[in-house]
Amino acid sequence: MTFSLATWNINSVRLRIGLVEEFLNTHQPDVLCLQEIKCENAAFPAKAFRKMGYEHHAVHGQKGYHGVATISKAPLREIASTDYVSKGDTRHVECLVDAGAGPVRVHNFYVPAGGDVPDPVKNEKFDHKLKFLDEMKGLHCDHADVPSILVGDLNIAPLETDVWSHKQLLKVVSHTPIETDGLNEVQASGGWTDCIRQHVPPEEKLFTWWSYRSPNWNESDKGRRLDHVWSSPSLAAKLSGIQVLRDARGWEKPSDHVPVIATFDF
DNA sequence: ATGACGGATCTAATCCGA
Repeated sequence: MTFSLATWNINSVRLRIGLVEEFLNTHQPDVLCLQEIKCENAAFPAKAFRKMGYEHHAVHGQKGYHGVATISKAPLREIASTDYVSKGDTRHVECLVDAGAGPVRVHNFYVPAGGDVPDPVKNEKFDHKLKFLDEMKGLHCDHADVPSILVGDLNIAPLETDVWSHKQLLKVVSHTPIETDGLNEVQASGGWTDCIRQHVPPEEKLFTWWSYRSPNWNESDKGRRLDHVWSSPSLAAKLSGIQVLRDARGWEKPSDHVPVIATFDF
């Protein structure tokens, strides 16, 4: 029995529904977690997903910005969203799905980017990001005795090998010590295992995002690993594979993030 | 300096991303 789950910051689900269809038809994950859908719930292309066999949706969107959606072949239960930092942003949705060997809770996150200046006093967006991380520390991987998976665009590259140049990015938002320490605390306090780094050695450079402003993204390869798959240790023990679809960055009209697929064997 | 782009929105210029 296998269970696969993908996470992808799609940067407008309506604009890129064609790419999503191509991805789902090729890889057929059981669950897909999207971030930055950039539309209200009513504008979510639910019909297109149903047509592909993904009939169950947990959508939490807003007009123009942010927005997350978890779609699934199997039914979803206990759908809920938490308004971290109480700003009314749509940055989290959770649900329960039967993974074949019992229920699994899936948390889908879009953590604030944090703006340009890595100083919470001078930059309100950075302050917001740090507060968001603080509130995530309350999330435990075995809440209510159900094992969990936490995925999404966490907008932080924690390891030195998660960025193209550790030295040059130490003062750049997404890789500053206050952010990487904060993310590590979220992970440790919740008991989460980093599934991607369990599968790909931490010594190896690995990215999931390349800026639109880099024309030769593939050759210059100035990427960052901003997208993450975490799980309860009990689930991580069943992890059989991680795929980072780097090629997706080269598709026509791509997102600046690529999909990551985690496969579990039960 | 990486930023040389790209998305959504009250279709034109502005905000936002990271």
